[in-house]
Amino acid sequence: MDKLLGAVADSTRRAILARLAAGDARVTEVAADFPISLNSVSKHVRMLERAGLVRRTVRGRDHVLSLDAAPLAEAAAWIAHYQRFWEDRLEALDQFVKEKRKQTRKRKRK
Amino acid sequence: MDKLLGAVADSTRRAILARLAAGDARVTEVAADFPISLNSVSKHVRMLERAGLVRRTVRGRDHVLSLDAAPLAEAAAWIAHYQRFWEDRLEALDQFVKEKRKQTRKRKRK
DNA sequence: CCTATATTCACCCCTATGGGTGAATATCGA
DNA sequence: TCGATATTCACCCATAGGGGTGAATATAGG
Repeated sequence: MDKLLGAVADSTRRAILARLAAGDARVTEVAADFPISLNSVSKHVRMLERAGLVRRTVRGRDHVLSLDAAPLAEAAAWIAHYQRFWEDRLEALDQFVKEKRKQTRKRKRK
Repeated sequence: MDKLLGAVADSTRRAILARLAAGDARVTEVAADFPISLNSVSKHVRMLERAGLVRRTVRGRDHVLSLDAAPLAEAAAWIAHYQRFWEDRLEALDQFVKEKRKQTRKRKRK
């Protein structure tokens, strides 16, 4: 999972994923959209491959890249866990505030 | 967002978040659960702070840390986008297979 | 066969990270 | 006031990333 999140932590790589979400493309085509060198793009692609987010189909000279967002499900599950934790806390705060209001009303009635 | 995902990309930091999800704790208390030095934990905590995932309340000598999972909502939204893309693709594949079956049946009828 | 094109490989440089140690700082508590 | 405790600060070291360039490799296509 470290590799997955690490791959996604870089904005250039996220942009590459966005590019591939629009359709499969060769390394050169992807590189054309970025101000960095072709070699740098190649490295980023390799990291995305290691993270399982990009698949490569070699067709002669051309390496066609395609997006595979499935591995992100793991990260999504992890995040959902913490979001749930946070929602529980907000829920608890909400209960606390309601309880507080009740007590205040009681005090005023005295 | 780079900082957010980068912070979460490290397993030690994810473990620290898990520890804080169980309840607020001081730096020393968190460090007790890990084989690394107190100083290293302190650095990890600083990165989690920069990512907005951990808040610190200084009470005298003690720095009490608490989890704030709210920033993860941003990451969740990003991931959801790509998951949706992938589901769309699977949907398209499903349609393709169904269409294929229909054609096969037609051919058999000839 | 020969040249142009597509990619990677092998380096270089710089910065950030993850780990450590020891000293400085600040507060607690007697 | 003074020792003990909690944290950070200032370094050191090694590794990984992100950027670059130039050479090597492999295939397309005349």
